[in-house]
Amino acid sequence: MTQKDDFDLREFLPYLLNQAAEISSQSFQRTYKGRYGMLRTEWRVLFHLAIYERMTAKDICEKAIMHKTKVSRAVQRLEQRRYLQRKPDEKDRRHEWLTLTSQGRAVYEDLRAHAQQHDQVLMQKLSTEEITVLRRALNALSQP
Amino acid sequence: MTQKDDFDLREFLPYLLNQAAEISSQSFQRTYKGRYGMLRTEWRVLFHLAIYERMTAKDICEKAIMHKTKVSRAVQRLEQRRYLQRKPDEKDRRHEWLTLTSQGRAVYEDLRAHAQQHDQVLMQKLSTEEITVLRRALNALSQP
DNA sequence: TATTGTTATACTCTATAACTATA
DNA sequence: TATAGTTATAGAGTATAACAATA
Repeated sequence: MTQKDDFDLREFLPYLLNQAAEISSQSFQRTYKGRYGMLRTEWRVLFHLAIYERMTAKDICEKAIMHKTKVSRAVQRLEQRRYLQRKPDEKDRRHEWLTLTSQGRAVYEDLRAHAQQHDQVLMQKLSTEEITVLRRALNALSQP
Repeated sequence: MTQKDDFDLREFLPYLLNQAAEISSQSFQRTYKGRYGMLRTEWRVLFHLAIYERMTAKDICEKAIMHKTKVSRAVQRLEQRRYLQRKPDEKDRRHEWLTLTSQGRAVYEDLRAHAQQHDQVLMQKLSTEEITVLRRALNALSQP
């Protein structure tokens, strides 16, 4: 199994990014799925609501770069579990203001602790300088 | 929509990695899907066979960090399209040696050119130093 | 018994179009 | 006519167990 072609997959960014993303996400996925039966879209929405406190679905779409159908379904499931409440805007009833319940905030606090701990473990694989550059580069690559 | 909690999602590596991976992969996905109707697992297997010339499914599992069921199905579809050939090992008939057909190699050459061009576009968002550090960091994070 | 590879099945995640209700 | 949000549906991607064939 000797190499014939000099193209190196380990230099192709989409390949590298997907491998790193998948492997780095597994442990945190086990946490939000195992402890709360949540999906990726759901923890993302939960975290946004915890961080910004009060948002419409459209706010979340923009901040989280998520399509409105993803947000709509995530909000529905979070509401069913009593992690958030909806309140229609009085002036424009097309909008609904979303806020976490105390139960939703408790789930967030727990997941945030796990997220931070998980991040610490990941960062142990890297130097301080690598972490800084990595975050900057990933943010740059996330601009479409 | 002011920030209440000081946790910053843009510093959480699994979040950042997934966003960057998803956005960075879209253009290349359009290429392999649009031109050849291929899936992610399929171009990965195709590329491995082009680079290493002759592998068993197990070799691909190890090199590409893919589960054997993914490899099995990707190989099947690549064979249906006549992009690869199978030849059972004479000494141990549990193994099958996989090689690309000339048609498979042609598809690879085309996709590799697109991949390299796509990588160039992505790298324009980054400095030379950032690219070096990014690749190193992503490789480190890809070790489970 | 262990290994290589296949099949079945379910779940997770994403993309798109069509729709409702409000403005 | 435009915007916020929902529903339906399909496709892409992943995970796991059970299986057949060979060693």
